[in-house]
Amino acid sequence: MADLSAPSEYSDTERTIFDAALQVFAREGRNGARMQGIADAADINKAMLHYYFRDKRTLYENVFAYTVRQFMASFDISLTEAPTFAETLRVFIDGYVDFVRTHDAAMRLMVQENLAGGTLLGEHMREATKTDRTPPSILVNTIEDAVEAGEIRPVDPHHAVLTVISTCLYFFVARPTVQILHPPAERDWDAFVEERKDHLFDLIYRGLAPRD
Amino acid sequence: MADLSAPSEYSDTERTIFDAALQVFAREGRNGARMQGIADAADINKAMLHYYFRDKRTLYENVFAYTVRQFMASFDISLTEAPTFAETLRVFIDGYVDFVRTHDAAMRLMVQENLAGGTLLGEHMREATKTDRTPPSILVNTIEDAVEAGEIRPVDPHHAVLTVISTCLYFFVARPTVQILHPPAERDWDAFVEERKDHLFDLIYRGLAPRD
DNA sequence: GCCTGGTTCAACCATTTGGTTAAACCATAC
DNA sequence: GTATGGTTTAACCAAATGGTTGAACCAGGC
Repeated sequence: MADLSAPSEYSDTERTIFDAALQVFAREGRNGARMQGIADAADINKAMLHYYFRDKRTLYENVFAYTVRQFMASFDISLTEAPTFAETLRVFIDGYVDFVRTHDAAMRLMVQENLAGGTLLGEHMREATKTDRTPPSILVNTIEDAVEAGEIRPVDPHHAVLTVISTCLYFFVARPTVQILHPPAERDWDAFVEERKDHLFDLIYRGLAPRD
Repeated sequence: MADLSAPSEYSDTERTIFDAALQVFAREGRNGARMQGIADAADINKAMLHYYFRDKRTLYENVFAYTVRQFMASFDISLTEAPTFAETLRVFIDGYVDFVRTHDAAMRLMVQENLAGGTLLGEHMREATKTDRTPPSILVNTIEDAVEAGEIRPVDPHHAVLTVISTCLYFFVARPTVQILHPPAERDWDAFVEERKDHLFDLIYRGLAPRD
């Protein structure tokens, strides 16, 4: 199992800083984030940031490396091979949406890095693949197998996986917009999230069902 | 029809600045963007930015207001009522994906504002709704009508619309990640986009088909 | 020619920001 | 008690950044 919490050898103070930094970087981006802002979020003196994580770049790289590990491992974590593809998909969607809800900031930071050009993505993803050997290709393989077994119609598994990820992830990224355009999501976000799990399973499972 | 290009009364210089600012804000975010960076992207002296757009905040608000107008109008533009729902959906997906491809930076800026908390979203979206009277609810209505006509099974139209938007939009946002994880998308992005239109129509249309 | 107006630029200024430092704090060991 | 070592803090510094300014530039009108 991948190391999913921030590195466990962290002291309390380091964890506090790490968590605050993740939150601020996810919101403001690599360059938009201010060291003072992170210090405030951690309710700690600014000099502590430099005492524990040399400088801004080092702090960001630590937080981002962790984020990539989260992202890479998220597929593996949510995927439990069940007797039928329908069950596997249902469990995956439920698990993945819950994962994103729980690791909201990390997912938003991944998006930030993508928007910023994704220069750090390559090496860190290769790194995470080596350490955890759980690339998203496991999910792709699951779809491939289901196609071969005739459980679903022939589809490009890469597009199918991308579609699942998009639909489970994007509404968290665009949460402010969703809540403005759809008041029920504003009134009770958690209920909206649960509704969405049902909707996504229904739509995607039917969408993948074999031709009649 | 909505005013989709940057305000037409702009001079050449203003347009150059505006376009450069859109690119940089979309990449770096509201606070991450640097005025010098925008000036460089526009190949223009930094003082010009202040000559034409008072200060950073004003520049951002102008660019962002335009972006919201784009986003709000995008649904209307891509939606052409066709004889059957299948055709309407096909045309919408094709049109919307093309729209996002063309207005890539504007869409990424929308995401940036969402990540940053979306404080500006509310007023600007209300503003855009007044001016253009083309909120995304038109799309919601289209789905509702198709449900009532029995062309598709009963689904929550808000979730259905969100699913369509997510799948058409997110892979542009996460393009660097997609290209790392799926080399064909790196080798020929445009071909990948075309593939994706087909995949999305197939999956979503089957997913919405009436129960047998 | 030479005004006149908008436009462009290099140099400059004030504030913010990332980062440093030296002293203070506070456990624990002796 | 006090020496020791890691931890925390306020004050400080240098560079980056947003923003200003006064002069130069360059049309078009006279």
